[in-house]
Amino acid sequence: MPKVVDKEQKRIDIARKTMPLLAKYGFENTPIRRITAEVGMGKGTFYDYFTSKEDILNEIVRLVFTDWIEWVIRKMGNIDDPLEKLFILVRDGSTLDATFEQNMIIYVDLWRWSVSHKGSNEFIPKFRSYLENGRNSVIDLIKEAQSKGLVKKEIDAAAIASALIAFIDGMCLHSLILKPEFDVERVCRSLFESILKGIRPT
Amino acid sequence: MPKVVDKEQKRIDIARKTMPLLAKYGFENTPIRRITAEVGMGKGTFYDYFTSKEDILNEIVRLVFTDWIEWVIRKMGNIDDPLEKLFILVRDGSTLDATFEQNMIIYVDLWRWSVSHKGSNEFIPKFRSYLENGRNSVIDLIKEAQSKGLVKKEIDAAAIASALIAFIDGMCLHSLILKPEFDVERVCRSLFESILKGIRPT
Amino acid sequence: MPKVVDKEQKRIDIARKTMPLLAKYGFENTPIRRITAEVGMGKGTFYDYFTSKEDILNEIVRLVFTDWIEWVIRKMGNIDDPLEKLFILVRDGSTLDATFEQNMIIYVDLWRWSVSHKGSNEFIPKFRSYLENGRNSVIDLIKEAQSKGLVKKEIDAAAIASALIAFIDGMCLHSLILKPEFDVERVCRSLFESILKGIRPT
Amino acid sequence: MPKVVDKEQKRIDIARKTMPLLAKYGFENTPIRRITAEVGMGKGTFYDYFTSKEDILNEIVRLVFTDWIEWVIRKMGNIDDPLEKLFILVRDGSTLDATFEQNMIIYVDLWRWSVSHKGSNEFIPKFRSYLENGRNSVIDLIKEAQSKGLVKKEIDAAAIASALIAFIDGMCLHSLILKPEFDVERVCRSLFESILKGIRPT
DNA sequence: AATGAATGAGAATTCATTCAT
DNA sequence: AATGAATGAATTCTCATTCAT
Repeated sequence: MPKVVDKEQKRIDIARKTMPLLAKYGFENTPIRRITAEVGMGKGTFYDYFTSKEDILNEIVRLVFTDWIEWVIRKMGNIDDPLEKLFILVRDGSTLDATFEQNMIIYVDLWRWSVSHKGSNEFIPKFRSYLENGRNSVIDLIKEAQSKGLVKKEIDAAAIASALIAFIDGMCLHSLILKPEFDVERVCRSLFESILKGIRPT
Repeated sequence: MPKVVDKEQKRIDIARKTMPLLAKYGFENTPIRRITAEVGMGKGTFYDYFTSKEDILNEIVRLVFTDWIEWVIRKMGNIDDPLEKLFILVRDGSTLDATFEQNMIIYVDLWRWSVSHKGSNEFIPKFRSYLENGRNSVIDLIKEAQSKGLVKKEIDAAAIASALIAFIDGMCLHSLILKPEFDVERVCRSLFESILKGIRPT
Repeated sequence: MPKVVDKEQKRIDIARKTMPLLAKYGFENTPIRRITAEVGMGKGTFYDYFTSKEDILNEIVRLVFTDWIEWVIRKMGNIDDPLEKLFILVRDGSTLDATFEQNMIIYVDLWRWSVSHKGSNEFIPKFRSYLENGRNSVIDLIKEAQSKGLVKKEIDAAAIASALIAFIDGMCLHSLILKPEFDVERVCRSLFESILKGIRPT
Repeated sequence: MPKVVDKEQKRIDIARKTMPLLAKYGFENTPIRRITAEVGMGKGTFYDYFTSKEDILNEIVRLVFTDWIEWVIRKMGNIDDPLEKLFILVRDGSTLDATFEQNMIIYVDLWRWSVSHKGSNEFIPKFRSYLENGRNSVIDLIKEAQSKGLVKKEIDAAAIASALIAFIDGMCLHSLILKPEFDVERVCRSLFESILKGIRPT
């Protein structure tokens, strides 16, 4: 079924080229016309690949998540120490490069959009599972650290994982408002050190 | 003589009645017509109180901030211990009651909207100063704790303050997605204890 | 009936203050609000003096005509020679001072407005009678010149009068477009001399 | 492939069908809805051919001028004598047939509109150049007559040309008000003869 | 008599979507 | 499969007019 593969690939291409527009103007302020102009195709053709304007969000949500996972793998692939991994995750996860910033804005855009359509949309569950996956990875890291004796056994790994994930998202949010005066590195390092010295066995 | 109307008070009344709509549908998806229907007035009357649709956001941003400050004062008014104050702030600041949840959604809505209109809007500076004020209050609390010997002198109060503020906002964001399964109390307590034991003098 | 006199005077005051607005923005683009703001009274009060927005035009048409007549009398009051009077009329009638320019624009505005409402308005007859009066005065001047032997008996005074009146209005129209490069004096003088002496070689 | 449409041709078609509406109601009183209803198309389609309501005026101004030029060429194409040409121009240029009357009203409408928007619109220059072109043609005719010995050398051709053009516009204006009682032919003939021979007794 | 608060019809414009080609 | 012409519902905003005070 080569045709089907082509269709799916083109869906992705279109979505990928749409993402900067979404970050710049927001979903509601990005007319189909602008998307198809950006892609270089006719307005009507959009509907050969997506059932509606909304449909493209399914592809984009997937890409945002894919980018994030790929990013995590790239960042932490060749590090062994679980605590170092954790720190890299917190620090770099809070530091917005161009793509990351774009995706963060899209993420909030989708989030906002989803909250409005509560009950009748499929994105909230996706967000939930994305957060869940991220949280589980962090839990694993903490537990690994615990099993290696780097972190106290009685620490509530799940709760700390949630806290770190929340912290990262909060940092990203604030970075976009406060940037570039916001010293992300310093804040992350301070928090991490404070936490570290508390959860380390004495 | 015509009916005497307190214009500023009516601006506030309209804005207050508009806030639930903004939380439910988002600013871009709330037509003037819906606002005026909610308030119970004619469509044209809106423009006797606001210069444009956008203008109502000035009032609403102010209300969101005012609500928050009032809420903080109410929560922490009769507590003395700075560390307890801090914990209350983090925990209750992360716990969404009905009004707080509504305001949080509006806040994210405006945040998203402002990021898109970067360069030509007046809300980002307001957000910035709001974050700044919050951060300064937290810094004061930490320094008070330091001067009382409850927290190590060498702790970077400013950085930790930023971290806590970011954490709170991240928690609110996640609460909206994960609620009601999300155990905010447990996460906050775990984080706080971890940090406490780290920043406490040994 | 002193009250009635007051009302009429205030109608005139309002109309007089409205005229610059009409010249600047046009009748259709001058909201009642702008008129009453200019006059310094409440919006509703307008309707105590005029039955509708349109009603103020009756007053204004009258003022435009009154101004014109007064202007003619002032210009030609102390001149005796009918041909000189005629020349003064043509030249100065084609030369727009500030008030005259304003009234000319209003005149065209009303003219345009009247043409649109053909059949259901009372202004066209007023314009007609105004033109008729002007034309009659010019006819009288030409006939006076004829009786004094300054102009050939066989000249069609009525037709020439119409021509001069039309010429004056055309000049005003063009002045507004071409001004200030348009040398009104030179054009009027050339035409007048040509009419007097003829342009054919003798 | 979608229906192929000659966009420029359709712009002209729409503009041509809009002209009677403009003559009847004026530009400001002709909603897009009335235009599209007249043309027989959907309201939104208008904006596929014009960037704004104002944009259609560009097409219409062009048509008004084009009509006029075509009309002049038709009238004077096969006449040789420059003075006869001039007389035809003055007389027929002052005589309104249906199309001409319509265009004249539109011309005044746009004139009024342009005067109000002075400084921010592109029509005044167009009017200027149109008048300039007309004037230059008349100057050429007068000079031709001079070189053929039909008109005195010392006559100021440029000034007389301006005068005739102004006269024509003034006549059109008055025709619209006075018609049908207005004997345009008689007025033009009288003026023209007077100019030729002079009105002073010899 | 004077006011300005309130109204809603109506304006220009945008845009997701359909469909003939 | 691809296109863009066509549509009309929906949006923001204006304004003449009314009317309670």
